[in-house]
Amino acid sequence: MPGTSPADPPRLRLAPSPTGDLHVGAAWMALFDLAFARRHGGQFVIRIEDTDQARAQVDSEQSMLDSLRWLGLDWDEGPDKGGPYGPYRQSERLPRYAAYARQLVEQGQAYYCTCTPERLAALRQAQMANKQPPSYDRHCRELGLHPGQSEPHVIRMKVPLEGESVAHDLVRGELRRAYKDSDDQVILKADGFPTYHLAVVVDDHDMRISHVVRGEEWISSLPKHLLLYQYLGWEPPLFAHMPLLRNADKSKISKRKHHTSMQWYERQGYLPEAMINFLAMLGWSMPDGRELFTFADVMEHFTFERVVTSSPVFSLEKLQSINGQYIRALDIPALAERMVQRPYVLAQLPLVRERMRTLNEFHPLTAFFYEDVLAYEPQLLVPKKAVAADVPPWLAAARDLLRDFRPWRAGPLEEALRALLAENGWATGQVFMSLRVALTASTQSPPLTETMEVLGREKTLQRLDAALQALA
RNA sequence: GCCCCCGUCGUCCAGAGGCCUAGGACACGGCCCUUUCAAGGCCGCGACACGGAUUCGAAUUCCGUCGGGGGCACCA
Repeated sequence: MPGTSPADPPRLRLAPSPTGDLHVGAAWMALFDLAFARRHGGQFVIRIEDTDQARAQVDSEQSMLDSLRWLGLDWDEGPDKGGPYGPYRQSERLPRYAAYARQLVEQGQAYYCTCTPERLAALRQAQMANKQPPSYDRHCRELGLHPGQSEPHVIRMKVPLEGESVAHDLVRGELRRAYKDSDDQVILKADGFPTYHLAVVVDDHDMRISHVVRGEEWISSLPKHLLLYQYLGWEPPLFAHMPLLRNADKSKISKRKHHTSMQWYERQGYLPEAMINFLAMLGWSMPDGRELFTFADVMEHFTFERVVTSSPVFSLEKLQSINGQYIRALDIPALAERMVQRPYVLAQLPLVRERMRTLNEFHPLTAFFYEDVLAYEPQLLVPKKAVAADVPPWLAAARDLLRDFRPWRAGPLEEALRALLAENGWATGQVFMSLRVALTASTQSPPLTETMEVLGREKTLQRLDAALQALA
C-alpha cells in the first residue's frame, strides 16, 4: 500500500474550499495532514478545484496560501510544486476524466444514461411521496446505450446490486455499507465534466496521494470511491475520515455562526502558535495530556488513532485563554516585535504613514479597521449637495458589484467602481464620500479602494449593509 | 423515509474491564493577593443519555431504545 513502507513516504493533499479562503475546518485538517506528512518525510500538496462552481481564483488562492503561511503551515511547495505528479489544478486535468469514464463503460463497469433531468426529478418526487429513499432506478443500466454526440447523456458507474463494502478507516476502524444503499452515481456529467467522485479518485491516483484525510461527510460515498479504484485497477489510498467541527447548536460548522476564515483570527490578534495549539486540541490530544504544545510536538506525536470520533464544538472561549497564555509567555521586546510584524498592521501602515504626525496617531487613524460595529452619524453618509434618498442606491449598487468582485485589489476595485458610477451618471466625489463614511464612519480616511483592500471583502460588505440600515 | 457516523462535566479533551467515590483545561462561583482590572494561588460547582446482556467486576464489550450529526444531486 502506498505510504505504508518507509521507502514510500506519504503524500497528503489539501483541497481548499471553493472560495479559496482557508477555513477553520480546512486549517484544522491541514495541520494534522502536514504534521503527519512531515513526520514521515512525506509531502503535502494542494489540489485546486477550479472548475465548474468551484472557482478558486488567483487572489483567493493567494489568501489561502497566506493563511497557511501565517499559521506556519507552509511548506516548500506551492500548488504547482507538489512534485512531478501534477498538474494540481483541476482545470488543467479535464481530458483525463472523460477517458477514464469511457474506459469504465468499455469494461462494463459504467454505462451511458440518457434519462432527462425531468424524469429524474419526477422519479425522486414519486419516491419521496412514497416515503422511499430517493435513488436512481437504474433505468439505463442494462440498455447498452451508445448515444450520439448530439444526444445529451451522462455516464454512471455500476454499483453491485448486492454484497457490501468493507473498508478500513484510520480513525474509525471498519466501515461497512451494503451496496444496495448506494445508487449508480453519475461520474461524468452531460457537459463532459467529471463529478467530484470521479475527479477525486483520478486526481488522488495521479497525484500519488497515499492518505486521504477528509470530513466524515464523505463516509457514505466511500464505497463508490473504493469501487472506482477497483474498477480502474488502482491500489486505493488509506482513508481517515475526520469528525466534523460543529457550531454551538451541534450543526456542521458554518459561516453564519462563526468566523470561519483564518484571516479573521489573524486580524483579531490571535497568535498563530496559539491558534495551532487550540486547533490541535479539537478532536485530538497529546498522549501525555499536555495542553500547551507546539506544532513540532504535534508532528512528533500525531497519530490518526488518537483522533476522536465524535464531532467537537468549535468555541472561542478556550482559544482566548490559550492566546493569553502565549502572549504572557512572550517577553516585552518579542511581544513588541510581534505586534508590529502582524500582517494586518503591516498592511495598514502604508495607508496611514503620510497622515501620521506622531507614532501614536497610528491608533486613532486605524481604529476603524477593528470596530465590529461602526457608530454611524447618518447625516455623514449624505454628502454635500445630495439628499438622503440619493445614497441607498449608491451603496446598494456598490455592494452588489463588490459581492463577488475579483481580484480584491485596490486598482481593479477603483476601476470597477468608477465604471459603475459612470454607467449610472453618478458623481464620483459624492459616491466615494458616502462609501468612505460607510466603511470608516468618518469623512477623513485613507484612499477608498486601498482601504477596501486592507479591510477585506467580508467587512466591506458588512459595513455597506450596516450603512444602508443606518439610513433606513 | 432510507443508510451511515457518533453519544464522558456548559465546552474541549483523558479514559482502550478492576488504577474511576471518573482526571485535566476553558468557562462559571467563592476566597486570598491587590489602589482598579488582569495575572497568579487556593477552594468549589459540574458528566459516563437510558435499558438490558456478558463478566467476580463495565464509562470502557454486545444488543436495544432515545438523542445528535452527516449523507441520500448531472454540488463539492
